[in-house]
Amino acid sequence: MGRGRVQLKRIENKINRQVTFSKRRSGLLKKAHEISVLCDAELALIIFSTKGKLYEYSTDSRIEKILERYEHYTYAEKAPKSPDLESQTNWSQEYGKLKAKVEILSKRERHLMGEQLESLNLKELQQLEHQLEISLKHVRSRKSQVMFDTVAELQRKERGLREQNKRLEQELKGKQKVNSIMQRDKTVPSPPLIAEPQPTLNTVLPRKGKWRWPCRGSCRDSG
Amino acid sequence: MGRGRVQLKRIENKINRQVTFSKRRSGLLKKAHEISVLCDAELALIIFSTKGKLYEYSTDSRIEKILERYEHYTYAEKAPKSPDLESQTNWSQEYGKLKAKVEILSKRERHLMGEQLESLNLKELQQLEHQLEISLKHVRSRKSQVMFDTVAELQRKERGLREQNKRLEQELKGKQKVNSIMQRDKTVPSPPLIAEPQPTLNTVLPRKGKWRWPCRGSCRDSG
DNA sequence: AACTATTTATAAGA
DNA sequence: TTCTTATAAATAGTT
Repeated sequence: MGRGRVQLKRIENKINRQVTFSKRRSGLLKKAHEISVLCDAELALIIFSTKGKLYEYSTDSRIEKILERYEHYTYAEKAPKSPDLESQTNWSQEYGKLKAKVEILSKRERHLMGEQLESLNLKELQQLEHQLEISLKHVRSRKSQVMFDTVAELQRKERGLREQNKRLEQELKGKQKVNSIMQRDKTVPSPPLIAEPQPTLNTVLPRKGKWRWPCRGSCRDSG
Repeated sequence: MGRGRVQLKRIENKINRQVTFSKRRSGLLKKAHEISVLCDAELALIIFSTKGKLYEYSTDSRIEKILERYEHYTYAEKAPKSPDLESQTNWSQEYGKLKAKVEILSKRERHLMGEQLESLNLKELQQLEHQLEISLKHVRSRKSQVMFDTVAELQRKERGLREQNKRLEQELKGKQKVNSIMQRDKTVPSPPLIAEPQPTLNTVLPRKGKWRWPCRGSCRDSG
């Protein structure tokens, strides 16, 4: 129907397809309605466009009723289908639950970030403040612990390196003695490989006497 | 279409209705198929005749797939999703994504609650501390605002009640005068209903001179 | 089920 | 998107 015969194949032109979809969709919905009224039939029509948009028609106010009837009908005919459908429904429920959980968690996070506080009353604000104070205390305590561990580890490493240096120095001294004996005044003795036990990691370590635990116990907040 | 215009109402003649149903049904199924092919749409059509017989059309080999997609769609608050033909795989993927999101949100919440900090390094701890300080600042600011509003509202109420009290007092005084004139020394005059304009809401209002903004500016934290 | 006069749907164009 | 219009398609009533 229209100005030209139409081939039953996908319309490649995107605009054209979109227009045709819009027109035929309304035509289809109209005809669905007509048959339901004229012939007293019950029907459900679900259409997804290419883009994924949903259009639907249903005799009943709740399309689900017809879908249920359909499932019931097919269940009566084909028993093996049922468990599959049920598990799918379950899945959909699970998805919904999860979605709700995400909502709650997101809201909670925003509150803990100090955002969207308009919805909270005084008592809730008080509780939130208290929670944040506790959090801050724990975080600072943990931070101190981490720094302490880091420092201890570095000090341990430093000790190890110093000892190693000492050993190497001793070893060298011994070698130099042998050398000087073997080569006498034929060569100038080379300088020691490590002249002094250099204090390692000086830039990372705090200077003696100036190290303070960051904010342990009572610190001022930024407010 | 046909030899006469048709009214959109149930066809009373049973035979006629049956025939029309048969014709229009095939027409509807044909059109459903056409739009699906021409416009690359996905659709499901379910028809129950008056007698309860089922006819169906579906783009997919399994009509359930489309019904699932429908359920998923309506559950997901009608948010148009990208077109995914493999609705089952898609669903499982979506579920997985959501699950991952829940994981991240949960972890984040625990951190903001000052828990499970073991997994954070020094820099992350520093950032978290900073965030918590900001949160605390916002929460305290908001709390102050709420308290301020509450106090202002209560003071407004108090003023209103005081004025009302005054008016009532005046009114009573007038009445008592009339009474005492009319009844002379026959009765003892009753005491005034409201002797003094009592300061209302005393327990809720802060005492003068002792009210302080809670923790505005710089407060010590609880650590 | 087939036919056919008409109505209806719609493709193309604006 | 909407409207117009020529034309294809659907179908009501008939055979």
